[in-house]
Amino acid sequence: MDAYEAVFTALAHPVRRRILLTMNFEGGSMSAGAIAEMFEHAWPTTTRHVQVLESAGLLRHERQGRSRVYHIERKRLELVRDWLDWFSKVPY
Amino acid sequence: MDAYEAVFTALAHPVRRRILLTMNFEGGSMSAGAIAEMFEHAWPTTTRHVQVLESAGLLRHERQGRSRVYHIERKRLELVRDWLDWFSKVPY
DNA sequence: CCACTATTTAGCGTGTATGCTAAATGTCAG
DNA sequence: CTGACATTTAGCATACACGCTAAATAGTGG
Repeated sequence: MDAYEAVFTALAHPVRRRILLTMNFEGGSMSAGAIAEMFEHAWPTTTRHVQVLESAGLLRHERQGRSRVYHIERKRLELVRDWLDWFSKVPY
Repeated sequence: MDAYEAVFTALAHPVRRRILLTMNFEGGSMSAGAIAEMFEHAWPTTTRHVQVLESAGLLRHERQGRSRVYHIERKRLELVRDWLDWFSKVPY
């Protein structure tokens, strides 16, 4: 699965977009628990969404004591912008 | 289904992204047949991909004789850029 | 070590996406 | 009007995404 594929697939689900937006708004980092609390979903459901984001390179995580802190990878989102740029360049 | 949902879902499939890129490269318009020829898929498969793009507002079509010509809606792609812009604005 | 907290992994059900083939629709050419 | 062309609609199979619950893992505090 190439990078575009992974990133666009990850962004396709509203829950995953909301995770990114909220994390960004919160400064770029949130614990797994804080992320899970945003939703009425069962925790494992959110865990999987987070994993999709992470394997797309849009998040990474770090252990802090007994909790896991996820960090947003803003650079990775640039991939989307790069893709969009093709449509601004007028073809010849 | 809101606009973001529709657009991001439409962009999630590689075939659909390729349709958009190729149409853009070709100047913004292509007949249904020309689009279908890009792929080894059966025509109806491509037809459905095109419909997903159209119902997301990323394409529109027009009849021209016995063929249908699809046009890319570049403006609609700006929605994605708008969404991405949230990540450039540093939160306070 | 035990109990508790934080979170993931495993495994299952269901609905939707995506591929196919066959049939229908619409348009033009003679 | 008829036949051929261009394309879609209908309907079916299969795979995967996404929800759930139950169990496992990892770290902390006493």
